[in-house]
Amino acid sequence: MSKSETKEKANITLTNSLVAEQLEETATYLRLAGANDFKAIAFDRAARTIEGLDEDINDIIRDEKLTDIKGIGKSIAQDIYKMAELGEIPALTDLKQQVPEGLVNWLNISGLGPKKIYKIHKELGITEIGELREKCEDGSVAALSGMGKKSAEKILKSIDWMEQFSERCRLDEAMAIADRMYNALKDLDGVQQIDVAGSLRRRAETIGDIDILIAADKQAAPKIFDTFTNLDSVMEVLGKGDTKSSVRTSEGRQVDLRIVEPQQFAAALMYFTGSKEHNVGMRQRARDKKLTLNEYGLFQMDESGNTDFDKPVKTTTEEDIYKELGLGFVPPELREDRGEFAFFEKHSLDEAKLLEEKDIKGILHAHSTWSDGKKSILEMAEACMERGYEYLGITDHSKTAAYAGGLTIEQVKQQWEEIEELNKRFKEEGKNFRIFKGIESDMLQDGSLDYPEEILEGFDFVIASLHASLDMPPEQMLERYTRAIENPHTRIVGHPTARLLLKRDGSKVDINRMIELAAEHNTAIEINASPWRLDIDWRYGQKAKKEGMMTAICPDAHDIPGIDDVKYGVAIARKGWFSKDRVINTMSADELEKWFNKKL
DNA sequence: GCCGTTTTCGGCCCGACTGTTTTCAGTCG
Repeated sequence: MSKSETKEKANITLTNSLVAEQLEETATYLRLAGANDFKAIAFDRAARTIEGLDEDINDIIRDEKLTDIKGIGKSIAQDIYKMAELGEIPALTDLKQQVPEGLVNWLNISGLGPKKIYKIHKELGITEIGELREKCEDGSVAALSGMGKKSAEKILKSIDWMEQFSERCRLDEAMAIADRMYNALKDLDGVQQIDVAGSLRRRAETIGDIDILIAADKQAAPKIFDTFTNLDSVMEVLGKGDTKSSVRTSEGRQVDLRIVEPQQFAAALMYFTGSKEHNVGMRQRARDKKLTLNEYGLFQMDESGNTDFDKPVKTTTEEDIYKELGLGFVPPELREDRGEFAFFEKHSLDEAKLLEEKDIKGILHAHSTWSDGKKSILEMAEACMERGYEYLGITDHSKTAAYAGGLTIEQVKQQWEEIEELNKRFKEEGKNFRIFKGIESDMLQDGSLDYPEEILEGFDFVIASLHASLDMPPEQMLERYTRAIENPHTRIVGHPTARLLLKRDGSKVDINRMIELAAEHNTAIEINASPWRLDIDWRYGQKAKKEGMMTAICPDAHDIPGIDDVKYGVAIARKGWFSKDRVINTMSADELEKWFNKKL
């Protein structure tokens, strides 16, 4: 029996992310089971590779080409073939028998890693966080060898924090905290350079810890650390050393400050920006070139493989380090080990033509008081003009979205009149500004749009968005999307999964297929720039690039400050490798009008 | 578990900090 027949028989739909999820889960359970850590790392690496592929895993399975992929050997390939048959990796099924599920949650407790978790579980026979709390309180944990009173206290404190705050926060929340810290530190005596690093510099959609890096002479460091740990918003000092201090802010976020010597700043900034996977790749490249890279610099290795840490290769900027390792400058957003090494070996940053904020010529996807927005169309238009934009695509909610004041047919017609009058007025006043008549139409259950044909025709463009019936089975959801994308009036697909970060998972639908459909019909899938959404996810960027899919950076603004969310959308677009020419609101108003009329 | 124009075995990125330890393991990033 061939592999594809087996698959049909089992009738299991695999996706790349589903396979990646199980591989990652396997890695986690392996660690908890006390397996060789390198084995767990191999599973992690395989997971990341599969998730980042722009080929469909089902095609690779059918062609039996899994082992052609770097990082997938015989064993993991077998695991994936078995998964296609059975729905789960057998090794994972076995591990779950061996390791209680409750222990996985313990990994979120800071200070507890797999080794200690396994030890506590084994010796005290507990699996739930509630039990762990009890055993910390009654002294059982402190009595274990290798543990002590402080360990138990640390665990208790961490459980408390966990219950009070979520582990991660949105990009906008993290930026606000980082800006505040940055401003409090930047002018202190001895601070020569300062930068925010970590996942925030990489513009991840959610942030765990905030990292700040300072270049200063050794003797200046203690005073800077003192100021840092005594800031008003600091609730708790988690640690304080010669080079690093950590605090918890009133928002419940951990902020790490590191101080390095000025000549180490470039290497340290790169190191603390990560990602971990990118750093591993960089270190590997360094080793291949008989160099050692760490957070203090780039060093030459001698014949026997020893490194003289007193003699760094001179590098004053991150660019220098990339250059020494044969790479063009990799912007922080792209440092995720998702193809940046292959690209920047051959190309410069200019050649990537990544989207920049200044490229955005107009605002698409904004609401007004006609539906659930806070400002009139004119007020929104004026705010856009002040910011130098050339157009505004007003997209209030459609009639089915009654909860959000969706427009009746009569109201749509009235709104059109208002927009036409405003456009006329702008022209008379000599303003180079235009309002597009748009609508954020609900994508109904069957994928049809929310108005009859003669009304849809009257809009300059239609955004089709998912607002209700979010939990349809994936196959049905794909049909719904297919119909919406094939509709000649749909020019933009709004927030494709309707996720709310850290609050609600998005709908389950085959995004890869959706991207193919959108590209085929010259329809854009937006990057919803609201920091609550940032949807479509940047991880689909390589697939979108391969298919030539267009996007729009859409702030989904309900008020004037919301317009400025464009900056988050641009960051995510860069992270997803979107070049300027694949973003429709980099076009002029006239060009965009032509594009709106060019449905395929 | 993966990988190899030095290798099919022996590596696998590296250092700070913490707590529990008489020299180090575990965690974290």
